Amino acid sequence: MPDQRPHGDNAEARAIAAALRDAIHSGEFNAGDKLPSERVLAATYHAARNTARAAIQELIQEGLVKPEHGRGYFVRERPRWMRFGRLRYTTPMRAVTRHGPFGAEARAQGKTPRVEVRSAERIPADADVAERLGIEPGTDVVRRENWYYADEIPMQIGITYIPWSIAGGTALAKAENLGPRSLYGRLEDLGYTIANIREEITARPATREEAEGLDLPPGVPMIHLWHTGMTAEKQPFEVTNFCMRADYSALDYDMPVDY
Amino acid sequence: MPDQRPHGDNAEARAIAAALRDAIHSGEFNAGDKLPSERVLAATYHAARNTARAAIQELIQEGLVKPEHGRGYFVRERPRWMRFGRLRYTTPMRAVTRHGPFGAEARAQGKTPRVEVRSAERIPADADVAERLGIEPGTDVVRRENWYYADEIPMQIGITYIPWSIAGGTALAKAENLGPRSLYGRLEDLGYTIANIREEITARPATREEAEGLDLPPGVPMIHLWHTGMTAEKQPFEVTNFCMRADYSALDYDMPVDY
DNA sequence: CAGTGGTCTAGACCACTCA
DNA sequence: GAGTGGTCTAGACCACTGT
Repeated sequence: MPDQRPHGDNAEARAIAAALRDAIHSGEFNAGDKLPSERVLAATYHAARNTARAAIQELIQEGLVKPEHGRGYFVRERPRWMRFGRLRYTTPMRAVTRHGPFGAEARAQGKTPRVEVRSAERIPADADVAERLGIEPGTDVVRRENWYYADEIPMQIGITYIPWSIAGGTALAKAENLGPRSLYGRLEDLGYTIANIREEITARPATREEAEGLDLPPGVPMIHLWHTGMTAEKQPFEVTNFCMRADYSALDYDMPVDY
Repeated sequence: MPDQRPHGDNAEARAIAAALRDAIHSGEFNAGDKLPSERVLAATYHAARNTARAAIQELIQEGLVKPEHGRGYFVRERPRWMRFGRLRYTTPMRAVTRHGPFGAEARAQGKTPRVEVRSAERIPADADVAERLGIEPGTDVVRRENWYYADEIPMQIGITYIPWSIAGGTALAKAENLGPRSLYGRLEDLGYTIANIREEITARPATREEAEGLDLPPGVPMIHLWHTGMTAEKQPFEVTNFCMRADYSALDYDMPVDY
């Protein structure tokens, strides 16, 4: 039999996906459990393997399920990660920090933070960074790449840029954890206290590289955030490009309208 | 011939996608142009139709291409929409407003705004709304559904909830455009001046319904935003659930860290 | 009517995992 | 080596669009 059937939008695949979604939400499958294989699903629902596969892809896009090549599909754990947009940079938050704002957030959410400094190098600023730092493109900056984990699950990547005129020769230019004082503590020592921020937010599907690094399937939505740290006089001195998986993350801002 | 070939991650589909992407970016195809059909692409690249299709799906996910059933695939226009997170609610912005914050944003970006009030009804608050408004679930609220267009392109959907105790019997409870004074003007008349806001942001793939309403393919990332409007005393009086396509939209916040 | 996207079937080979 | 996901081929019928 070649195909046919009542038809309708993706009806077969959607039905299978819905059944699986229900089974997961009802507790029939718990976090970490293995789902039936594509071939088994196809047989169960009298569908082609392609159709069963399409159904599972839907769940993957929603971040519910994670494929493991050669092993099977597994139900994901879904720790919601909350990023406190303004709060994380406030004075009291900075005071208690050990891993910086991320560490404070993690503790507030009962999770164990770990920050990995992947690299720190001196490079010329590209247009995106230069514009936000208010410097000429090509001017030297320190580029620090950090990976952030909560309970050992990769939550976000942050790439910080600081003008070399500020960070050059300091610990900020070295690829090591900055310890108790963190990035913002160090900057404060240098006379740059964060008093205003600007955050620009977009979202788009994960690239292949992000997917591999953060251990998630390609196509899952990612949140991108350009953070600019500024002094009370609104002089920018630090820019960070954050990248986090959307299905795990939420951003939370509270702020006055006029100030 | 059944299949085989060098293999590699999606190599065939990715190659076709890359070729098309280049052709679009190089100007070989311009906004509005029709791409070669799936069947033509398959023949051109000596691939199966499924594979050509997978390639195009990739471009659709990126928001580069739009399918039209029975007609073909067309290159999208990509107007970037900027949402000014805090600025849009400031006093000066409210003063010049005709279509509310959205109208001000649109004019700032050289676009023509249009707001469509889809409905206004009295309903009991669900948990999400009640929590943010600081009321008991089940308490009556006005639900206003607005659709926002810029140059006639649907940009976002906003569903506003206001306690019935505030909006009952006023123009806010009627399904009509609120005119020059807009929502926030009316609320100010009632003694509720927006002075603080909270915004919670997430992103996830578009549902089927959103996709249809906003004229986009399912699976494209969407930005979701819970906005809460509060008085100077931080009493919440209005909650709006915004939903916008991520490939068109960016959010821009600037704020003081301590206040 | 021919052409296009949307969906589905059936079956192949590859790479990976695990007993 | 059996089983699983990952990718691809080949070809079918549907619904929609245009001529």
